[in-house]
Amino acid sequence: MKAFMQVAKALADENRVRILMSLDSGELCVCQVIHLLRLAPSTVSKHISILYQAGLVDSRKTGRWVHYRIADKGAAPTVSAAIRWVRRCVERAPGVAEDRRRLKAIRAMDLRRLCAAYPAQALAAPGSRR
Amino acid sequence: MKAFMQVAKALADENRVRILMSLDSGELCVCQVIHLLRLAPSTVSKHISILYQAGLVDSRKTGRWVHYRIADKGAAPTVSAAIRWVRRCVERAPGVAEDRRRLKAIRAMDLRRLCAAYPAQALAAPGSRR
DNA sequence: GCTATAATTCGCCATATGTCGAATTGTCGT
DNA sequence: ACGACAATTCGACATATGGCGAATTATAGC
Repeated sequence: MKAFMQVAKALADENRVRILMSLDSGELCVCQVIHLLRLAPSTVSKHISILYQAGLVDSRKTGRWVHYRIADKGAAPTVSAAIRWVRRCVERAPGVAEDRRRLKAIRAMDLRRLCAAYPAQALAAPGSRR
Repeated sequence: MKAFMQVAKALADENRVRILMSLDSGELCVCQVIHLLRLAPSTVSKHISILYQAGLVDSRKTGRWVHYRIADKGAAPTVSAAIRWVRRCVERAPGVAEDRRRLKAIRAMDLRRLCAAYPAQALAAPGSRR
């Protein structure tokens, strides 16, 4: 029950769901997620940490970069069932499609240039909200 | 996405999950839930309202009593998938089993006597917390 | 080693959430 | 019609949560 509640609470924030769905198309570096969500690095790190604590994502560290991926295989049944549920529910949502589109561009960019653009707001489109 | 987040947030509270699982064994009157959770009537009403807004429960009014049941059949895919997920994850949790046990006794009681015992604390076991 | 830098942790703030008691609403029995 | 009563709504409060910037940690490259 405790583990389930941890997963449920992790999914109860839209930005965390966006992160999870973004990882569905392959692993991402933290700085890529930062540019996707256009939030402060500390905020994104916190969100990912919550997903990680819940067991929803795994991590892989290479040098200064930390790559996160969805905890699809080998995860607890609670977790993999949750991921399937989220995926089926939101994969067709307009916001998720938009993220997927922007993610394509972000993946194409060089990691070094991406990270150098902190804080994230600097890269936000001129007319973007927030 | 909005609907999904509403469901996810509704599931992000342990008391609401307990309510949902309790309804899994059949519909319940609000006063029965109050005695199960040992929370104030207004609090329980709020929780149920959140579950209702998310589409996770349906209601049936008979006189002064309002009975709630799990929104199993005819619910949106997001909702029924969520219910299946919750059910599979927590049906074996000790706390849920305990609730099921106590629920048996509560169901056996007369509704009139049950409701007369407000506030709920009056019926709380002597050594109970809160 | 020293500097640069990706990520995390920490401290703070604003808002959201869970809880309660009091007041309100709607229905039943007299 | 009127009082009793189940449920809900309202108002207030304490805590939890999401957000940021500053400080910290860990690694790469000189």
